[in-house]
Amino acid sequence: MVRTSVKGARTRRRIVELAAPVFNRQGYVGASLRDLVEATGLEKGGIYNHFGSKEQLALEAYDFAMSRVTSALARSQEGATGAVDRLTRMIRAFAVSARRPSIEGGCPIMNTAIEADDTHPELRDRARESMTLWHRLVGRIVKDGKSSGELRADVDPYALASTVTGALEGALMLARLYDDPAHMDRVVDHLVAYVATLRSEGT
Amino acid sequence: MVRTSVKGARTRRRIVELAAPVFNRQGYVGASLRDLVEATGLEKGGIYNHFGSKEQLALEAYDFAMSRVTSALARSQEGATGAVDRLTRMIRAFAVSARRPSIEGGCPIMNTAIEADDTHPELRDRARESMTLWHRLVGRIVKDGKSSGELRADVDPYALASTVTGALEGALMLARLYDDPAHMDRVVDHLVAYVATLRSEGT
DNA sequence: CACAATAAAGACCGAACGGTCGGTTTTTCG
DNA sequence: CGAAAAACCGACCGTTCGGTCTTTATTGTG
Repeated sequence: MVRTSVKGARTRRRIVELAAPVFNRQGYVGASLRDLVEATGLEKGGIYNHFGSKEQLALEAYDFAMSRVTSALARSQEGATGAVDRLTRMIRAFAVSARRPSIEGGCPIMNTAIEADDTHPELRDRARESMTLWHRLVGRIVKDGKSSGELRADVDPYALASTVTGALEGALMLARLYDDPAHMDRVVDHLVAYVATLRSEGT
Repeated sequence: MVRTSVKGARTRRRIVELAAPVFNRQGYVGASLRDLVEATGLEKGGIYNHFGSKEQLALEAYDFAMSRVTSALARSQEGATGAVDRLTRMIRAFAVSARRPSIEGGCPIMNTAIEADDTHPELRDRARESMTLWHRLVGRIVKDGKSSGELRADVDPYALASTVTGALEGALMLARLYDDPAHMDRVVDHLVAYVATLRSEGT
């Protein structure tokens, strides 16, 4: 594989897209090459023509899965008017994944964090980076909201980021564990109400 | 193995206790028989003398790990005075696991929920049952708190259970992902403050 | 259209997997 | 203490693992 043809590039993308839900559902060790062969419709040789190892494919599949989640989160911010509105939209956008997941198998950050934290530093770092991006989004919203005067000056962006992302991830775990999105709905109600309390007096 | 000797029973328990952290760290598929042989100091035959399969051992190891978590939660309730106090103690007790875990590798409920939700119904059911017990504890506290008048009548036990357990599990995931208990501390502050707002006026 | 380059197939590899079993050691108990 | 029972070992089993490589099919290009 020195250069790559049009068809080759297309196949490569298809492999990543079809492997991503398998990894996200079954985990890195739980997804076998057999599973990937079945999911992609290619034989082993066909897959290894495009990827040097299962790990390399897993990493690209993770990035692909995350791009789905991230773009859903980004889309939720379009047309938002202020900090509370932006946070609320973000929360609701993530909550949608309890009913219509961006990628099958739950949140790739959490799945990867839980599987890899003690066992696979490279995957864990990937998950860290994704989560950090999300925390930065919250941080930016808080910063903007404070300088516009919408949010109280004492709102701690780190505390809010940990609280919102932690609660949402935990809620998704519950919703998936019980196969019941009500758990997510309840946590969303709580978070949305809480975020509303962060407004400065009289705005 | 028709009957079982004193030594046999002791060894059996030791296997479960030594296997539990391995399963909790590496997951059910990630923990190989080799890992278990290494952790227990027994050979394969020695292990299979006590357990019919890796799965059976994994299930017992899960139960053992959960008993650690549960008893820590139960101990936190000793000497508690009211609903808010009980909830606060429960939250703080779980938070301790970010620094000094009851069992190595994080919360067995979450680890199992994430790994097994799409792949292993029996393990997933185990996790469901554990989580349900926890939700029942919250429900009981809320019920008692309402009938004593300490808590407002409109406090929804289901909403509170989902919110508290979801947020705590998510926070533990963050703390472990970043190897930084500060994430847990922030969420605990939020939850403790929130729980305090559930009190009836003038109590 | 020819021919070079890339893609895909699938037989094959050694290692590791979960699990079995016959033999040996250790424990138990009359 | 002696015999029966239980515990334990470790060689061995068939299977599957991730990965390689040669061969064949397909594709892009002068």
